[in-house]
Amino acid sequence: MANERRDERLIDTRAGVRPLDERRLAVLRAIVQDYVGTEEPVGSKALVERHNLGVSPATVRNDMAALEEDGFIHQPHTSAGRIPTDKGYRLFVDRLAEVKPMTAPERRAIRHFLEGAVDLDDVVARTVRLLAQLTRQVAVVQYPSLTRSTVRHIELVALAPAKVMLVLITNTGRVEQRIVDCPGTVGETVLADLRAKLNANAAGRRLPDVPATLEDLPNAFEQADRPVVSTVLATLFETLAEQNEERIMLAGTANLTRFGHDFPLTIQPVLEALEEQVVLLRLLGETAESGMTVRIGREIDYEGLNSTSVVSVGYGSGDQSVAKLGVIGPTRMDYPGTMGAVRAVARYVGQILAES
Amino acid sequence: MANERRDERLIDTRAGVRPLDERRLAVLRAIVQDYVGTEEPVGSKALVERHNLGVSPATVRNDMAALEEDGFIHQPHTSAGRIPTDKGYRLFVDRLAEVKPMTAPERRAIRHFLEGAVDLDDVVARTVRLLAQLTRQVAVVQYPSLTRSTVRHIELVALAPAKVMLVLITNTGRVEQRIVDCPGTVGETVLADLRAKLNANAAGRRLPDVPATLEDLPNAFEQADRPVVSTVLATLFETLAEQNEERIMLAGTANLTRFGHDFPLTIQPVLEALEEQVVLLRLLGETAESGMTVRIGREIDYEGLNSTSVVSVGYGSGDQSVAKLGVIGPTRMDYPGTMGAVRAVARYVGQILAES
DNA sequence: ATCTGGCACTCTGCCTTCCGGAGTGCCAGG
DNA sequence: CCTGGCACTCCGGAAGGCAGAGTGCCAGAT
Repeated sequence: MANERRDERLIDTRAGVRPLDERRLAVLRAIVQDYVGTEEPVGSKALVERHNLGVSPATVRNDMAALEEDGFIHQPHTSAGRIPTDKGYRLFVDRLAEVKPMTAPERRAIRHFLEGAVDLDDVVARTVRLLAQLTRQVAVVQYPSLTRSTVRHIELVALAPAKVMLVLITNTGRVEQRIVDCPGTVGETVLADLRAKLNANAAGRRLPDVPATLEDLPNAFEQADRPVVSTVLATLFETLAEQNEERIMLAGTANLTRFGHDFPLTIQPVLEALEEQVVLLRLLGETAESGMTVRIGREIDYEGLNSTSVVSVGYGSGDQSVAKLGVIGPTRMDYPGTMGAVRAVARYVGQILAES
Repeated sequence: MANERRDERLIDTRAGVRPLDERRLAVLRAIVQDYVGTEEPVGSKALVERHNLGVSPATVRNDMAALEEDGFIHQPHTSAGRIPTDKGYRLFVDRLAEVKPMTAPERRAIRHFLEGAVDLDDVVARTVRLLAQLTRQVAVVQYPSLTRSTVRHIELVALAPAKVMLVLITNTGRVEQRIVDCPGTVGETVLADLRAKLNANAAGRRLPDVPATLEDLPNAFEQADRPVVSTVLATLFETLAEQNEERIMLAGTANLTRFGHDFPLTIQPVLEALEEQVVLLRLLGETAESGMTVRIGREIDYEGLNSTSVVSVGYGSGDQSVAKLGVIGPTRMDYPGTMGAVRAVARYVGQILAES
C-alpha cells in the first residue's frame, strides 16, 4: 500500500500539485467518460450511480474539489457539475485511456473498403471518407509526399521543337508533370538518351537523393546539348524540391454540426481553418515521426482550433511514414475510440499502398 | 397606358393569376432587395420609407396582399412583414433584376489574381477561392472535363515486362494515368511504334472522337502483338469514357455560417450535400449550355439544398464551354451581384485557359 | 484518518406571464 | 383608386417563480 502510493507520487510530479491517488484518477476518468457521453456537466451523484466507485457522493465531491484545484476539471457555474479541462483530457489520454482496438468485423470492413480503390486519388478519397465515418468527425489525409517517395519513372515527351513535357512518377503512384521551355531545339535522339540516363540513375532512389546523382549528367552529353539537358534537370530538381505541392483531402465537415450547442461561434473558425491548406498541413506536419500524436485544445497553436482536438499519425508503405492523416474533433471526443480508428486506418492504408 | 397594360398581361400569363401592374412589381422588387439586405421580414411602412414608391403604406399593403395571394411573397406569422417566396425570387430574377457588372478595379483584381496561376490545379484552386470571396458564398468549380478537351499527347511507359503505364495529356493541361496489365511481354519497339501511331491518329482530336479513329489500329500490327495493342487501347478508351472522373473543387464553406439564424438544421444538410461529389456534379451538370442558370430553392431537385439557390454557368477556353462553375447560397441572396461575379469569373477563367 | 449522511445554500433552466411594438386587414372618406 | 384611421394579432423580450441538481461543509461513524 505504502509502496503503491510512492509510485504514484513519482509519476505525478508533473501532472499536479498534490499526489493523485488511484481513486481520484478513477474519478477523473469517470468524469471524462460521462461528459463525453452526455455532453453535460457531470455531478457527484450521477457519477457514483453510473460507475461503481465504491464510495459515496460526498467522498467523490472531495476528490472533485481537489481535481478542480489542480486544474483538471472545472465548474461552469457554482452548483453545476464538472467538465474536464484541456489539462484533464491530457492526463486522461496520457495515463487513463487505452487505445480501443477495432473489432474484427470493423477491421475487415476497413480492409475491404480500401481494397476497392483503383488509383492513388481513390485510395486517399476512400481513406478520408472512411475515417470521417468511423470517427464521426472531420478527417484529414495528406497525399503521400514527394519527399519520402522514390522515383519509379521519369518520362520526357517532345511537345514542340523547343518544348518538352517532363513527367515524374513515384512509387506511391503520384504523377507530377511540368512543361519545360528549352533554350533551343531538342533532337529526338538526345531526348531518348537523356530519358534513358535519367531513369538509369534515378529510378528507385528517394526523391531528395536524386539531384546528387544527376549533378554531373550534362557532362555526359555533347557540348551543344548541355544547355538543354541542364534546363530539363533544373526543372526536375525544382519539381522534386517543391514541398508546397503537398496536397490534402478532407471529409466529414458535416460532422461539425454535432460540435456543440453554441453554434455559429464554434463552427465558423473551424470551417475557416479547414479551408486553409496551409493550416492543415502545419497541423499534420506537427505529428510525431512515430506513434500517434494527440493535441488538445489550447495545445494547438492555431487560434481557430483552440476548442478542438487533433489526433494524427503517420502512415506509409513500409516501416517509414510517407504522409500523415488524422481527425479533428471537439476536445470532448471519444479519445480511445478515435485513436483506435485512426491507428487502424493508417495501418491499412499503409498496407494497401505497399501492395500497389 | 392601355397598351402597356396589355403588354404586361401577356408577359405575366405564366407568372401569376392576375395581371401585375408596374407598381406591384416595384413593390416586389423592393421587398426582395430589403429582405436580402436586412434578413428580416419587411413591412409596408418600412418599404415606403426606404424606397420612394410615391404611395402610402396602406396602398402598398393592398399590393402586398395581392402579391401574397399570387404566391410571390409570404407572411411568416400574422402581423409580421413579408418574405419573398421561391416564386417571388424567380420573378425577381427573370424580370426585375439586372446582372450587376463588376467594376473596373474588381475586374482588374480578378484578372490579376488568376494570372498568377502556375498550372491547371492552381487555376481551378484560385478560381474557386476567388469566387467564394467575391460572392461570400460557397463556390464550386468543375475541372475542365475530359469530354470536351482534345488530346495533346499520349505516352506509354514500360514499367515491367508486362506492365505499361498509359498517360493521357489533354489540351487543358489535365493528366490522366492508368496502369495496363498486358497479356504478355511488350517489346520496346512495339511500344514505340504504338506510341507513335497513337499520337499520329489521336493528337488534336476531341476525346470522344478518338475511339473511332483508332478502331482499326490493331490490324496495323503483327498478329502476335495484337492482344497487347488491344489491351492498351481498351484501357485508353475506358479512360476517355470515364465521365465519373470529373473532379470538383470547393471553397467558402465557412460562409455557410451566415446562412440563417436557425443553425444546425439549415447547415447540416448543405454540408452533407457538399461532401457528395455526385450531387455537386449533377448540380453543375444541369446548367444550361449557354447563359447563366439560376435555380432557386425547391427548383433544385435535391432535398438537402431546398433552401438554397444555385447560380451556375459554363466556362471554356474558346467559345465552347468545357466545364461549369457556380456558387451555392441561401435563397435570400444578392442575385444581381452574385450573377455578376459568377459571369465575370467564368469569363476570365476562360481567357486564362485559352492563353495557356 | 478517512469516509459518510445530512443539511443549507446556490445557481441554472424552464415555464408562465406580461407588456410594447410592429404589422396587418378593413373600412369609410377624399 | 388611393389614403388615413382603427382595431386586432402576434412575436419577442423582460420579469418572476419554481423545481431540480449540485455543491460545500460539518459532525458522526468506522
